[in-house]
Amino acid sequence: MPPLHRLDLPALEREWLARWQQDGTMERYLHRNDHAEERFRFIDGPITANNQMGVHHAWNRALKDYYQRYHTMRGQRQRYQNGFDCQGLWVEVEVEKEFKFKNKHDIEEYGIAPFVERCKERVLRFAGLITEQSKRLGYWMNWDNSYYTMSDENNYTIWHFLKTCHERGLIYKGRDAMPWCPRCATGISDMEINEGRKEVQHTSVYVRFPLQDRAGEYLLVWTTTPWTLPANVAAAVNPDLTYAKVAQDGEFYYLSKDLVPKLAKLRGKQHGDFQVVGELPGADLVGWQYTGPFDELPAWQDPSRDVDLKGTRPVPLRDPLVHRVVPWKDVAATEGTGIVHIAPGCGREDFFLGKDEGLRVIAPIDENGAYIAGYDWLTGRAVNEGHTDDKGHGVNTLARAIMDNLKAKELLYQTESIQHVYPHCWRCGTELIFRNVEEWFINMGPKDDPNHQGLRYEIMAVVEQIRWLPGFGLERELDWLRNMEDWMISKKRYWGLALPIFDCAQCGHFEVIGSKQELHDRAVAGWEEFDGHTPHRPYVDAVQIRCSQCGAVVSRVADVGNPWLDAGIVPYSTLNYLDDREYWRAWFPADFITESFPGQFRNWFYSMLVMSTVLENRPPFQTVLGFASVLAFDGSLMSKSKGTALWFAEAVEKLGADTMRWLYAAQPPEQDVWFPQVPTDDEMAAAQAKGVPVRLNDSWLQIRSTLDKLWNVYYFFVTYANIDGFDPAQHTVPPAQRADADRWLLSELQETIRLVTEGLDDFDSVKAANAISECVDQVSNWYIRRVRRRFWKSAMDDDKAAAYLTLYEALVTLAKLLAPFTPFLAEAIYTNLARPHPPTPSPSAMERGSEMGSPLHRNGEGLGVGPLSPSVHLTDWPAVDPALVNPELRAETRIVQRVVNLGRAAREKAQLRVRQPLAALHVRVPAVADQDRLVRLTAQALDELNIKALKLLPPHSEMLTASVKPKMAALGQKYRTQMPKILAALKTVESDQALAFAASGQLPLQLADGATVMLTPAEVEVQAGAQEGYVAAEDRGLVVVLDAHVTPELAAEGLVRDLTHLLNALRKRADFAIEEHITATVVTDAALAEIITRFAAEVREETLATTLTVLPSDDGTPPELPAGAITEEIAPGKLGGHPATLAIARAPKRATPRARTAKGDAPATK
RNA sequence: GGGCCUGUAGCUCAGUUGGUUAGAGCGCAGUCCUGAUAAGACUGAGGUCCUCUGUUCGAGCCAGAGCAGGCCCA
Repeated sequence: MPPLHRLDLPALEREWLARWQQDGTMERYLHRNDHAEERFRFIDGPITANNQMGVHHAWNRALKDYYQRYHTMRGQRQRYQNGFDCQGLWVEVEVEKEFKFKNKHDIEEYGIAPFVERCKERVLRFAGLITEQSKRLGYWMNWDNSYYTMSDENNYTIWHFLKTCHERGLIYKGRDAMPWCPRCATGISDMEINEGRKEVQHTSVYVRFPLQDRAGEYLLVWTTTPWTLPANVAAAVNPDLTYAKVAQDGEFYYLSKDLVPKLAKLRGKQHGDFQVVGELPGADLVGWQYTGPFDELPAWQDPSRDVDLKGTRPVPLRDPLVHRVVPWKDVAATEGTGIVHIAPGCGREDFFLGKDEGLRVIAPIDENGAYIAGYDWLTGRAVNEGHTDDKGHGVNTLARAIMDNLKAKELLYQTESIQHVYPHCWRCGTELIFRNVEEWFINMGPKDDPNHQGLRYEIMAVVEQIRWLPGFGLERELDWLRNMEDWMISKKRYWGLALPIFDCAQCGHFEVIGSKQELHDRAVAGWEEFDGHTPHRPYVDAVQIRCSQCGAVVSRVADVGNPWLDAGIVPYSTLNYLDDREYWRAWFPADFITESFPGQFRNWFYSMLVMSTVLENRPPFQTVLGFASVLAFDGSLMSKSKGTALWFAEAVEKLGADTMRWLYAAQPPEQDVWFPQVPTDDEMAAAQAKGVPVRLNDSWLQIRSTLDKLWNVYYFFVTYANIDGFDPAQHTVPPAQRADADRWLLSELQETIRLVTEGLDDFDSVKAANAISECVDQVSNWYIRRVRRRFWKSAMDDDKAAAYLTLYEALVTLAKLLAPFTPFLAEAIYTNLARPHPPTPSPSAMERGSEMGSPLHRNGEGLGVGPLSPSVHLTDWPAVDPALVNPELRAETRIVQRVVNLGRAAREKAQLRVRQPLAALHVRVPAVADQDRLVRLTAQALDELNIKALKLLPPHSEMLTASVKPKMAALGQKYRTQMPKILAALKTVESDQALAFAASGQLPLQLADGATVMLTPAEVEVQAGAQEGYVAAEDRGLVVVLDAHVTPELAAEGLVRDLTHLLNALRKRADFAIEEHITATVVTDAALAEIITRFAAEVREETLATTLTVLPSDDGTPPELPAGAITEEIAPGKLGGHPATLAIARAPKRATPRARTAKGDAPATK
């Protein structure tokens, strides 16, 4: 049975995407506030236009959309500009994959110009796809005005920034040790490294370094990368560890004391017994000198071949030809020998240590991983030289050669095979090495500067002016800024910002060009070749300028820029900083940005902060909302390479965009979100074959429950409004004349508006979403339960109209509050209820059940819902109407709800189903105010519980016991150490003593030690409980006691209600329309037949039966039933042990649609 | 190795300035309610509040030590 009433979001969304397209709603939305005074300044962090969207992108974009939509409804002017990040290695890598390029050589063979073109094409292709997918998400932006970081203005604004940096002397050429793939001849970024780690087996070596001036004594050193030994310049020890001097074979070794036991295994056959002959702190070793393992190589003998460290923080080299022991606190006592071989040209940590210690930097390897000149027999050999042996094991012949060489020199102590996780190139699988390469940097200034001078501290001052959400973001960014190294802005690649740096090879002077015009003015060659092209390689490379110092002709450095320059400049470039300063001033800084936290502290947030500090010394944004990561349904990381990533396109058609948007709205942004499992393709196909929306799993149902409940409420409203032909414009009932329940709901609605508004003002979508959920829950589970009978009655009097109007106003308001979060659902509900001239829904939509069967036609102004609009997204944000706020009614309803809950609990204990009417409910209410409240709304509680009378219990009722309950905070404050005795004594207080205390306000208490204390109501409270033997339930002093006695008359009424329920259930199963009339027949025993006959009028009314025939049949064999009737045999257990068979059939149509009596709510008394 | 954070029910998490017998949602079991409901209500089972030591009349909360995990940095 395809239920029209089941919410099918994907279908509904497709319908609305088409409609919005047709009537240009988004365009109107984008321009509705064009002339508004107030602005909401949002800057979009550019999405990488390199792939289709994943579900994690939907979180990002949904958050952006919530707040922009909200501020639009608040009437604020916005730019709605989306951004695409276009330049960088990630694009190159994908293009390389497409063309099956293996390395840079392949690219250069193909040609840089066409390669760059392919990169641009790829970016545009995916920008287009992302645009379409974003629209599918319901993300409303000015899609024709997206910015691209590869644009001229973006690149030239970065030039301006770099020139400004240079004018402050911040740009320098330096060196960095970076992971390097010798096969691809390229550096590997940290992020890429994480993708390529795997466990491998290597041969590690233990080498002995002969100490100078200590004949026969050696440092024992361990390394897993023998190829770095020719670049050794130092050995590091931990000054805080204890080292041992070990005697063996007439010689002495130094190593960490903790690692001495390892020698037993390591000595092998080559070495004899050993013994520890002395201990000394690591600090004592520092400064010792030793003979290096490859001192004979020309490279070691000639320091002029060393890496030029010009530009780095200068630390004078000490004794360039000497190897020495240096202190390093990071040396661990758990691995190797506790003495670490240091080669600053071959490792990152080594490099930093070398900088601090003023060590030589010997970089022995070229970009293909082979030794450069000066390494004698090693020159030209690659560090990964080797082959695979018969058993399939990799054999590194270079490592073997080095070991043989060391052995010959009697420096090799031992080798050891180790299994460890080692970085590999994620593209080609080659083991990575560390290379020292020349790069360009922005100087961030010293760390730990006591005077807080330098760019680093300027940025930190800017950061503190920003509101970080969640709060830990501020500390995290500051932490990064305190510890960051200088910013490396260059990369030796092709597709990216052309760094406008001209480095004179002749005199060493370099210049930074700040604009296209300046480049034009300075150009001495190559302008014609460049003119007409974007500032990208290779064309911009052709332009040459004259060195202002020596007059030589200089080319641009070949490097491209770090891609975070591209994104970081956006608050300037996209706001026309260079061309239209007025415009920039109007839109800068951003009020709000939001991006995923992981990474952005040192990426986008960081680059914006650096650039804005240098250019204007101002925060580029005032509030930043960070959010965490999207994990798979089981909490594991979603990974593209493992195939566990979930594409947006697939998820959105299975779940609906609004489902995802609601998930993210209610998700605390600082916590990772577990994205539940989406239906499989098979499930989708099966559902489609049956013509029903696919069944989502429980996790999704839970997430979606608010939307489903709202939809059901909406469906309820529309169903009856259509039966009644209800038109909200035709009725006016002032709130004061409406029933309590109506006025209560209107008050709840105001509270909801207040909370949602506060939440969105505060960038707290969770608070907003929770307030909406709470309200929907109250409408669905309280309001409608309370008032449904008013919709059932036949006459359209003021009472019925008031219920309609109240529910109508609630739905329209909720639709507006939901509009920023679930734009599709909100639009569907709003337009059907409130749009002045709704278009007819397309037949396909009606078939799929995405749309209500008959839209409500409305004309004129809405009542209590503001001016009507063709789209909820063009309406104004609802405002709280103080006249409708009613805290007293709220409190009244709350106490009723508490009593109802207790009444249900008591019924559960007594096994008395709710359909069984009971005579009385006795209630003890602790607070007098609450008692009055309950009395006023007694009818609601009784109706809900199906009980005929509510009786208030006096404190001394025989149904109650009184007990005393200590107020710990007050008592403890006063009596301290006497507390255990007092608590013990309080437990012995009897009910009548408690009642006496309640009357007198004084509780004398005899303690175990004979002392007496006098306790007061401030220290002890009296609480009522139920006397044993009564069916009762209690909660914080509120007690309800059921009169559980079921008289024959009550039992009969209960049976009648059961029968009514069964008949109605049968109607529903038989698919009878709600307003359809039936003829009913009941076959049952004589006893039940008598009862039904007695209550026949009521049964007929409740089941819309024009006739009710009761046929007694004691033997259970039914007499002849009406032909064509739908019959059902009822298990006796369901009707108090009476056997029965029911039969219903459609009755001829009558004029009145529905004729039930309204019970429950009394009319308004005020 | 440094910094930050987290250990509470099967799962995900709340838990106010220290206050009796530690809660919610989901899941599980049972009962009920329902002609809007893929909804809802009630009851129940389920706990060494990571461990130890201390402070206190009283510790999930405070202090110290340890264990385990996460994130960031190196």
